[in-house]
Amino acid sequence: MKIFKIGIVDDHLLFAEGISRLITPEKGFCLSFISSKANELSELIREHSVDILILDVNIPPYNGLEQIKPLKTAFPELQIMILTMYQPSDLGLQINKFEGDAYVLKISGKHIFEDALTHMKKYQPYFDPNIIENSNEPKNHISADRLTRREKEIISLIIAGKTTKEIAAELFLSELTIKTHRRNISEKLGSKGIADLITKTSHFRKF
Amino acid sequence: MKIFKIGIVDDHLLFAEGISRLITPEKGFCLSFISSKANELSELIREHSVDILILDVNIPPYNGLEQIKPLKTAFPELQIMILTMYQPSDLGLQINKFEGDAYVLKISGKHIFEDALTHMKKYQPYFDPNIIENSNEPKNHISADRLTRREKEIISLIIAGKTTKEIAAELFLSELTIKTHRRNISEKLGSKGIADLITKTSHFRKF
DNA sequence: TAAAAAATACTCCTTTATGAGTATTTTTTG
DNA sequence: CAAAAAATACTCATAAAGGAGTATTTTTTA
Repeated sequence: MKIFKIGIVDDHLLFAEGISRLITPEKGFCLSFISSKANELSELIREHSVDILILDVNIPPYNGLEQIKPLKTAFPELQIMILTMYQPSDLGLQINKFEGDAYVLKISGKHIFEDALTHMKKYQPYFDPNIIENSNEPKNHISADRLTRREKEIISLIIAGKTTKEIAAELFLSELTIKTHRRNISEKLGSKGIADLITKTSHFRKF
Repeated sequence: MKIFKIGIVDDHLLFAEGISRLITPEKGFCLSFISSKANELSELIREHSVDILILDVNIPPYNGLEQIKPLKTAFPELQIMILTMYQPSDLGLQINKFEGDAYVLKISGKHIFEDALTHMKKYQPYFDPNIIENSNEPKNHISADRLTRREKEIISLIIAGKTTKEIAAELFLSELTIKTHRRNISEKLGSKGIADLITKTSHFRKF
């Protein structure tokens, strides 16, 4: 029986070390590495010839979701589990556009985590039953899809407590441009006000 | 040798289940219970005659730090470890005013977690070496101390995305009163703007 | 119970954010 | 390379938040 080698990347090291204890050799899994940083991730995967990568989404300096595609390209055999405290909708993610292989919430119990691994062993995708698919009806002409690079950059500055004026100065843009970006961001996320926007996007911190 | 019974309370069930595997009988600990809710916590502690309680700080519907004192009163022998992703300063906590027995960060590794437990077994307080004590100089005439009940209530509403007007309506108060509270909150936390306020207080969500 | 802290409410004024509409240029991608 | 998406920038207008000062009542607590 093939043993699936697992790598865990999570900035909460204690969490990573904790769930690593849920990985049991009896079921055909083994732990290859734990990392609390997303730097040099490709090297780690190559070195350990990892089969399954468990990835948090808010690991500085990158956003986990954005790493799925390049990692999949570099390692076509690699399966990726997103393990996060955020609902997909919080991340502006429609699960039908999810590029990973499993999506698990940290509020879920170990049975769900184990289910996810079992599915991955069979190369089947897995979605946490606790995921709330809020029927975010795409009401706008603007695609309710993922945010653009620039938009995410601006979100991170808003979250950092910067005002429109400060952001404009920092990016050498007109305040009016930033206003437009803010409006587009709010429309895409369906947020009303800074507070709402932040709770929906706090994972973009520390870009 | 006395076996220390440990209870874990964390809304991230998977985290709780993970670290529970780091609790080793060989070192004189055993797991009594895991709960992802803070309701009826006293009952759980009594039933399981818990010696050490591991508590996250953002467990709905209460804030963990506020539960320390009443729990200590009800169970004088109980030792409490705060295990959180937040720096004490993020919580408006000066560690010299900390009422628990250990404070551990989730970014730390299992060795620190185990160190903390070892200290607790000897009834010694323990503080995570990764805690950053930022010399938050209390610059205001308003005590830079912890926030009042009302202030926290209002923060949770601000974070929920409610406007001053909505908060006033909900609490049957004048908008002007809410404005004053907002100002006092910002002064105490030294925050400039909603965004900054939220990043400093996001743990008050879901009161 | 007297002093301190908290909660309440007001004024006046400034800055910032939101909402809707439009339009041009640049970049990405099929 | 042409179409689509993204990034840029503008107007006009309203709503909300921030900043400083003051003051009364209620509740805690030393």
